[in-house]
Parts: sequence; structure tokens; C-alpha cells
Amino acid sequence: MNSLTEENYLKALLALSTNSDEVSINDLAKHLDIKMPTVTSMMKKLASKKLVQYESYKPVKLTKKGKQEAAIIVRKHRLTEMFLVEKMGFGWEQVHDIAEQIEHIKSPPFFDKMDELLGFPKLDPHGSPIPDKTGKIVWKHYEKLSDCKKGDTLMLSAVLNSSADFLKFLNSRNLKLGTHIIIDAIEPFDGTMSVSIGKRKEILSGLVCEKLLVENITH
Amino acid sequence: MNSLTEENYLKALLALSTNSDEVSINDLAKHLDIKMPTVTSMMKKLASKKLVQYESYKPVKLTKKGKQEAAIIVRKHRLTEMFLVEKMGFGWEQVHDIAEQIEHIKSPPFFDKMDELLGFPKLDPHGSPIPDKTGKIVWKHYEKLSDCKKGDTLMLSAVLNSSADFLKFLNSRNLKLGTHIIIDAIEPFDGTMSVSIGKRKEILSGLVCEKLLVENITH
DNA sequence: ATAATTTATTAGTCTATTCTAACTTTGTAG
DNA sequence: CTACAAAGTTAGAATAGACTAATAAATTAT
Repeated sequence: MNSLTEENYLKALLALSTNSDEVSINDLAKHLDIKMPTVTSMMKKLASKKLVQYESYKPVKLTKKGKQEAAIIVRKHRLTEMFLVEKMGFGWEQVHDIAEQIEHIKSPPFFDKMDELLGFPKLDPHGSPIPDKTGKIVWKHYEKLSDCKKGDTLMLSAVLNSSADFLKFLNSRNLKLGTHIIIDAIEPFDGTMSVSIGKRKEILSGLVCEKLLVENITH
Repeated sequence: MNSLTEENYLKALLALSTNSDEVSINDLAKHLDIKMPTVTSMMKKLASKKLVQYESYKPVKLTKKGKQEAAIIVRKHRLTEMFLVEKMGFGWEQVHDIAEQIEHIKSPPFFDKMDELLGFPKLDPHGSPIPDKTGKIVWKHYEKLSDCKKGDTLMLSAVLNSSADFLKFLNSRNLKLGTHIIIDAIEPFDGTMSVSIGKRKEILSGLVCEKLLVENITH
């Protein structure tokens, strides 16, 4: 059984290996807000448990086993978020911190029951896929709003940041999953977009646009 | 903020001070399955946080502050048990271990929401009172089945042990909260009782009878 | 291709929580 | 009132996880 600390390292490793599969000690240290030497020693420990592949001075890689165990934690996190929103009435901006704690609960029946009560959902309240029980994660083919072009009509489908601040910002602009967005203009310098959300005109910074995943529904 | 470990000591202290208010290091050590020296040093720590009153070679006492913080943990435990049974469909024998973990979650809104969804319950699924937000705990005036006499008609109102084994035993005898029990005979030697539960006759050991709290409803 | 910068590792320390072994106090049985 | 058992404490060590300072390897930039 992995400790809470080990679980947090695994989760961070999975989160950081979206692209390259390989994660530097430095990135991991920054992500976890922990110093590099601490990370190095934890990598040795996780390697001895066959959860990561580790060699001195090389980036780290989750093993199949490590990837699976990490995905199960993510599964518990996202099921919890869904449960908090759908069954307990929380807003999508309130659930991250609670789920961050509940994801470490050791009780398969607890999460199975959530899953069942929710009707075996595929997506969490932020549009991220809920890994299945074997640890498989399937993302739909979304694109970042920041990669779309002027005139496109888009549907907001997922957000890449679940912090309360970011989600409160989206709430204040009436941006929810499913909301339609039309790109009226793009500022070439910094990627700021002028968009239409329903009848409202809004300005979204480049940073915000990078965190919004959309489906292109331009007719 | 208290650590998970500290919280477990506080809870144990509260559980053991039902009668005398004072708890011996030895009892605490046994209850937590931890050696006495470890307990001693934790008592010094809790004393420095003004959670217990501690003097060398004397039994320990929760301070008002300690009692309150312990009760809040018990509140979270019992609200969770109630939620698991009422809103998630678990049996009363399945919820203790899960609640044991969830009671340490740091999120007042999470427990407030449970409370609200449950309609502000006063009792948990085992008949124990749920402490209020200030930490006040009010037990109804139950008696132990083991203290009742032949011919009494009783209503099972609470159980003093929430272990899965014990509760599965009660399930197998159709004993639930609210069930009526008539004492047909008491074995003087060991307190074994012959009882009627509905139309069924059952034998309950003295140990079991001590764990059952009842209301006397003899006509 | 060599210096400068960044990244990673080693070595040693710290805190929280636990343990064992040895000693001290308290309380009780004659 | 003593002697012994039970309860409690002290001292010293272990483990997990985190840190800092110093060193080493790898990368980048001239």
C-alpha cells in the first residue's frame, strides 16, 4: 500500500507526463513544491517499488504499474468531484480541494458506490475523463481555444485548471461546459480573444484561452 | 491544526473518558495499540497545545478545548456514517472503517452539506448522538440490555460497538434499531439472555447484551 | 570546445511518530 | 510498613519525509 505522500508523487508524475512520458526531477519538484533532493530520494523509493523507472541524471518515467496506480487515484479524485457536484450540490469551483483529500481514502466500495449512484459517468465536472477501473484514460479530441481561429463557433467542453479562482472567473463570464463561444477577434500580439458568449461580448486573455478545451461546431 | 495522529489521540481520549473523565496512560495505550512511552510523549505535546491536562504519573484529562476538538471529529465521523447509510445505501456494518478515514477531512462545508442533506440528524446509524457544531453531545437515557430484567419489553435504541463482525451478528438475528425485544430468561451465571425478537427466540451472550442499549417499553 | 548555467545527487540535519530497554513511582497485599 | 507488581517515565534508536549546503553532471551559449 502506498502512503499518502507516495500517492501524491504518483499523481504528479502522471499529470506531468501528458506529453513526453518522461518527467524531469526539476519539474516534479516545482509541481509538488518540494526541493529536488527530496524528489530524488523519493524516486529511488518508488523505483524500488517498481512504480517508476529511474536512473541517475535522467528523467523519470512511470512504469505500467505506476501509471495504473496513479490513474486509480485520479479516478477517485474525479469520481469524488462528480459526486460533490451532482449529488451534494457543490459548485465546480468548490470541489477540487475536497476531492484532493478524499482521493486518498482506502475503500474500493466507497468509490464503486459513488460510481454507481452517478450512473458510471465518463467525465468529471471539469470535462476531464474519469479513468476506468483498470486505469485507462481516454480524452476526447478537443482543441484549445487558443488554437482556434477568428469566426469559429465552439462549445466549451473541458477546462485545464480546476482552481477556485479560475472557475469563479469563468462563472462570472457565464462560461460553463456546453456554452457556445464565437471568436470575434484575436489579438496577434498576446493571443487575447474577443468572443461572443450568447449575447454578451467578452475579452479572454491568452492564458485563459489556453486553459479552455473546446469542440469546433462551426457550421 | 492538529495532525491526523493527534486527532486520533483526542478521539481515543474522549471515548475513554465517558465515565471518569480521567484516562490512564495505560488504557489509552491499549485503546490505540501504541506503547506507553509513545503515549506519554504525545500527552506532553497535547498538553503544550492546551488540549489535555497532564502531570507526571497522573491520569490525563481533556481540557474544554480538547473535548471540543475531539467532539468535532466524532461529529464528522457520525455525520459521515449517517450519510453513507442514508444517502449512499451502505449497511450499518459497512460504514465504520470508511468514516474512520473521512472524519479527518478538513472541510467544514463538506460536513455542513452532509448535515443539511440529511436534515440535521441527531443520531447516527448506530443510535449514537451526533455532537452539535459546538461539540455538545447529548445521550438519551438508555439502559444496557444486560441491566434489564426478565419479562421486560425493550426497544433496541443504540449499539455500543460498530465493528462489522458485531453488526453482522445483529443482522443475522434481525436486530435493528427499533426492534422490540422481550426478555424470556436470564442465565444468572454469565448473564446470557433468552429473548424473543418478534416470533423468533434467540440466545444473546452477556457480552452482546452489554453492547446493546435499549429503551424500556414494558406496558 | 570551453565557460557558464541549469539540473541532479550526496551528505548531513530536522521533525513527527514510533519503538525497546532500563529505571522510577505508585499502589496494594500481606 | 515493606516488598512486589503495575503503571509511568527517561533515554536512545528507527523510519518517513522534508530541508540546506556542497558537489557533480549535463546543457547552453558563446
